[in-house]
Amino acid sequence: MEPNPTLLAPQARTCSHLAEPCRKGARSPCPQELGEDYPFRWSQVPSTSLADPSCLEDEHVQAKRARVETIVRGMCLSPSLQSGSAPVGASPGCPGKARDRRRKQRLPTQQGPPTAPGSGRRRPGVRAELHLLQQQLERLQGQVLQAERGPGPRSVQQRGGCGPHVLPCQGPHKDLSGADGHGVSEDQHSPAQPGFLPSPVWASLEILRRELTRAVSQAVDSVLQEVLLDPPGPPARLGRSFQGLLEGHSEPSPPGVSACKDALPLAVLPGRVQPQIGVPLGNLPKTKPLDSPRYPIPPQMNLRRYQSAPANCPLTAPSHIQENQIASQLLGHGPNSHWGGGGPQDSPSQSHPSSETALRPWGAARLQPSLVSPARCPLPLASAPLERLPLLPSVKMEQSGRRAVLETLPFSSVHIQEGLNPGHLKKAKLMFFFTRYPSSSLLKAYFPDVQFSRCITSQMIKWFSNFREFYYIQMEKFARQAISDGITNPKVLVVPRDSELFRALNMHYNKGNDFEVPDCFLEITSLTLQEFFRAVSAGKDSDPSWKKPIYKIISKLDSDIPEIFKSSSYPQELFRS
DNA sequence: AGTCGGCCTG
DNA sequence: CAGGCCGACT
Repeated sequence: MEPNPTLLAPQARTCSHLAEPCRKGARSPCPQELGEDYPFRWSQVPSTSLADPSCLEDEHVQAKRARVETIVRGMCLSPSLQSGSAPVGASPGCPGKARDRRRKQRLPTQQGPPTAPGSGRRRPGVRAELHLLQQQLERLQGQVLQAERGPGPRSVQQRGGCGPHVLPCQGPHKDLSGADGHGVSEDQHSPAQPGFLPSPVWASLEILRRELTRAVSQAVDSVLQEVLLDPPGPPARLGRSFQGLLEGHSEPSPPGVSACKDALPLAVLPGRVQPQIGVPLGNLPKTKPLDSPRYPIPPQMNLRRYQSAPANCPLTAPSHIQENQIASQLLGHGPNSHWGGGGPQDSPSQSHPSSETALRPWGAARLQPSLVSPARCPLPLASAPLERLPLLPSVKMEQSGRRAVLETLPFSSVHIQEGLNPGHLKKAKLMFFFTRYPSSSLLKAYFPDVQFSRCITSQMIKWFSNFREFYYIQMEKFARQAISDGITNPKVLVVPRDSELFRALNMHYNKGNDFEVPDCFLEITSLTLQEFFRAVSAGKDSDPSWKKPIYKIISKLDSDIPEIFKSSSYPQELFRS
């Protein structure tokens, strides 16, 4: 009855760490193993039982049976669709579709052990329960039949008098059209039966029907809970199962499904009560696209948040919570989100760069304090970069600890890669916004899906070396340009988002603009630019190693990297666009 | 000796 | 972006 938190946790964790499977699973709407294993051939129900000529003599009974069967079928196919008119459940004509869904749902098991023991082992139990369920259903149906046949002829007659020419068509047609919900709605709307049945009989019938529905519902729910909550099953499967159920109505669905979904008894399945908690990453963009407004940037989005976060929220916290934060941030909905998919036009300040800033790439001549307001500048540009130094050791030292915790977590679904892929490169580039000089331990902590070797580590270190190279080249270039433009005060050298320098950097590290460059990076950039400006202005560039002091300063200004980057399921697929 | 950062080159 | 080279550091 009460929501089972342990159900949601592995689901969320698995989904976010299994971005790829979840993404695939997100397209696989509904796990139909129940439907497949159910002894009833639902696809045959309408044609065999309802179209049987011998049944035409008793349309009323047939209609009732059809309703009962419809209820059960709806529940078996998908608890979330039990009252819906979705074509999913009523797709006798589209068995391939259901098969496709099943296939898609099983796809992610490739990530786990190929044997998929959970599924194979659980199936007999499910089948047995479903068999019992069927027997129970048949028993109850028999009781319904008996109860109705007591006053049978009369009711049939009366009913026939009301218009028998309608019903023969209605039954099969109803099922063929996939109107699964009609049975329920008829129950709810109390059709004309009471009019031609003796009230005691009708009352008992009603009770019987309600009991039948309730019993079937409970049985189905217990079976489903057993399936979905089975502990030995890999969490990934569990998550996907739920995802599949949830996907049942997030897929392109006919009108009315959502309404029926809302009518569901929420207590039927614990996990369904809070589907939003476990919404997989791959699925979220559908409902929460990246191009949601991301400006104005929350002023609290700065370095401090990330510096305090690890201490207060270590990885020992429920992973699903973290993953939800990750998902939220990745999708541009976190308070400190850096993700945006809209492109420069999202930013008013970026869309129409002034001619002045276009001419002066550092954009500093505009002297707009608002762009570098103290509230968004935890790092005083000129004087106090070293203020943050005391924070750095703790940040660095925590990496190993986090790494250890990370490794102990049941990330069985994390696919460890031997080599580095373009997604890793992209991630590294984005990480450059926060850290210019990452240690190898930090890299290991933030690439948990990478099997680090000496070669891989040096390759990644080399990446950042190349990033720095480009970065410093740009700094020197624009610093010299500022000097040649006659600028004398380095303090005016700030790098707003509509500057050429920013665009150059953004183009290099954030091609596609699917990440919102953090303010801290702009602050570091401004500082670096000023340092280069000072050095060149002072003629220090005659010294062959004149950049080294600058490097030393910049190397101490690494920021804490947001936790989102630690997700092993770092959603590379979000960048594939 | 091993590692790392920077520079140069392709 | 990677490879080669060099210097600094441990």
